[in-house]
Amino acid sequence: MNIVFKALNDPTRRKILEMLLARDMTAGEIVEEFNISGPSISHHLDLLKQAKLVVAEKEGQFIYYSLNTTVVDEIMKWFLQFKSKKK
Amino acid sequence: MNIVFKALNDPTRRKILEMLLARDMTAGEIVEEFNISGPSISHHLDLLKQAKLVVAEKEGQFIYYSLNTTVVDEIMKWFLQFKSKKK
DNA sequence: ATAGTATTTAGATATTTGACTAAATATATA
DNA sequence: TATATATTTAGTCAAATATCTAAATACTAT
Repeated sequence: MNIVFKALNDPTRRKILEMLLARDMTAGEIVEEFNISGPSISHHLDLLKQAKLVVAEKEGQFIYYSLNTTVVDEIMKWFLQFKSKKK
Repeated sequence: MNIVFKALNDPTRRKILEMLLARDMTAGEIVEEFNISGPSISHHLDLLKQAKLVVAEKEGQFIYYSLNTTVVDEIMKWFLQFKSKKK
C-alpha cells in the first residue's frame, strides 16, 4: 500500500500511467515525452514496477511497459471507505 | 491534485484520516494515538488541511479536525479512468 | 567480432521530508 | 493578572527523493 501511494506521489509517474492508458510504450518512447534524462525515467518506471502499477515485458531490444489496473482496484477500495461516509 | 497525493503519501497521515472516519477529534486526541511529538502531528495536520482532506474548526481552546470527503471524490475520478480500462 | 541502439545501474548532488526541541500564540481558569 | 493547557511556528538535522552524467548490460545488425 505504502509503495503504491509513494509511486503515485509524483507528477511524472502519474503522467506515465495516463500515457500507458492509451497504449503500451517502450521506455524510449516514454523518455521522448519528457524533458528528463533516460536514467531518471528508468528510475520512475522502476518505482511504478515495484508498486505493480505497470508491467515490463522485454521484446527484443525493447522493453514494453503496460498498465496493471488490478492495483488500482485495491487503492480504490481504500478510498471507498471515505466515499461511503454520509453526513 | 499534487498536494493531495503528497498528503496521502504518509502512513501517519492516512491513519489520521481513518481515525477521523470514526469521529471528529482534537489535535491533542490525535497526538495521543501516536508515538510522535505534538509539533510533528501538527505538521501532518497542516498538510492534510492544505490538501483540503480535513477541516479544522476552533472550539474554545481546542481545535477539532474532521474529514472533508469531497476531495476524496475528486481523487476517485482520477482513479476511475484506469478502472474503466478494459482489455 | 565490432559497432550501434535500448535500457538500466552506479555514483554524485541538490531538494524535500519527517522528526525533534524550544519558543510563540491563544484560550481557560484561579 | 498569573498560570496552566492546547496547539502551532521556527529552527535544526538526518534520511529519502529526483535529477544528472558516466559506465555497464543486452540485444541487433553489419
